[in-house]
Amino acid sequence: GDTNTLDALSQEGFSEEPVQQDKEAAGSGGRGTWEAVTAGERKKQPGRKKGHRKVVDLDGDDEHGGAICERQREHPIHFQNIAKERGENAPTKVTNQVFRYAKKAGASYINKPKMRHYVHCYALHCLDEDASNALRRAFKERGENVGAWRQACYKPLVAIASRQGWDIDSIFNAHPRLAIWYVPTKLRQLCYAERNGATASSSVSGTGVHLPF
Amino acid sequence: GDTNTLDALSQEGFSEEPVQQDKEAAGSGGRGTWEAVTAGERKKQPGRKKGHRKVVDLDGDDEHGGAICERQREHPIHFQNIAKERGENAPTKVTNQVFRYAKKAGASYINKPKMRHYVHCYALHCLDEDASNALRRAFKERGENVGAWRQACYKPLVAIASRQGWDIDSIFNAHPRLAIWYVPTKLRQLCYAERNGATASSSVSGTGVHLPF
DNA sequence: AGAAGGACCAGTGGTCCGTA
DNA sequence: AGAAGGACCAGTGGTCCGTA
Repeated sequence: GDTNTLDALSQEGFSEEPVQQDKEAAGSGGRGTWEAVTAGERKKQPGRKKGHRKVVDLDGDDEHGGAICERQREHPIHFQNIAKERGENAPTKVTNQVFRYAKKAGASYINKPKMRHYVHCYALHCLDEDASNALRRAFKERGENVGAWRQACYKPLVAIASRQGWDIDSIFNAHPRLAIWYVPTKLRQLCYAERNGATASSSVSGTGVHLPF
Repeated sequence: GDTNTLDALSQEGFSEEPVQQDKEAAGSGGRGTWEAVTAGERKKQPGRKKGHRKVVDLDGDDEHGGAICERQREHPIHFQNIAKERGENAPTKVTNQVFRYAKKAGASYINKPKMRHYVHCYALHCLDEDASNALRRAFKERGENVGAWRQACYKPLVAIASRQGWDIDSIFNAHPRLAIWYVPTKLRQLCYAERNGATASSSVSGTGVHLPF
């Protein structure tokens, strides 16, 4: 059961080029979807330090279709099955329990604060892959840093929400891979502010230079 | 907003013959569904102490169709709307937040441990009203106490679950009034034990005298 | 600049158990 | 016998912030 759970987690993009023992622990040879969004196809960096695995950067190109491994799964979290078979309440989201389980099973590259930091970037990739790629490319070409790109991912998500009645929870839950993630607090707040007509462009914009006048 | 929430709560059967100030606070003149199950139509008891409001007893008859007030509501918890309008995560269940809110709004007869104690009795009423009434009548006629009846409510619920693939969560969530309640731990465990072929009749039975041999 | 993640915190679900 | 409910507890979601 362990490998399947970790497989599911890595599918969701927890890892980017895991070192070999992690790969084996995770039972996955493919690149996760998340990774594909946020990091793209990495250039070979032979001299790279082993212990320092970046999850995210802008430094890649956008062609990675063949590299994405999206194996079919019955459920987004294999954990659900384990819990259900035990007669316990089955989690529908990535909970503390899931993180703890992943860690215990040897997926040392997984941790909660790190993943939460990029959930909205992953959401954009799931909901509009083209927009996600275009945004990353644009920021890269402008020489922006990762933080600016990360910040900019909110805006198109808010636009998507506005087209779908502002129900960001339903939007997340309707997507099979996104449904397991909690809606980030900041994204929820931005949707609320924008719906209520706030001139929130400065807080949503990627660069922070678009003042509301 | 306050009155609607409490209205919804009292509809779900939190109160049985609330004293007048509670009634006003709750904004409800009707009897809740829950109450209808567990207490039936109460006999008049003029000398009854005011401060001592029983939520449950077996001492009533089963004819109460006209007395049940099941007003239509868009959502099981009005709280959901409040939260959603504020851009917050909307609770789908009766959470601590809901209990706190109810208390603050003056529904002093509501508290978490008390309600949790009888959730499964309410569930039986929602899922099979006839069976619920029959069970209560039978226990009353045999002169059983409330505890024995309460215990006996598990068995028919487990039987319902067995007919529906043992998915007690789905059974709860599919019922509009039951969906707001967490599945009680003990009910979940009993379903699990029964599904796995345990001779669990002694723990499920109402009287505790049916030993497994 | 910003990745990685230990660690803390307020508030949760769950229910025990002393009271009346 | 058993109702009512204060109060506690382990584990949650959330994220800050010291480290490298």
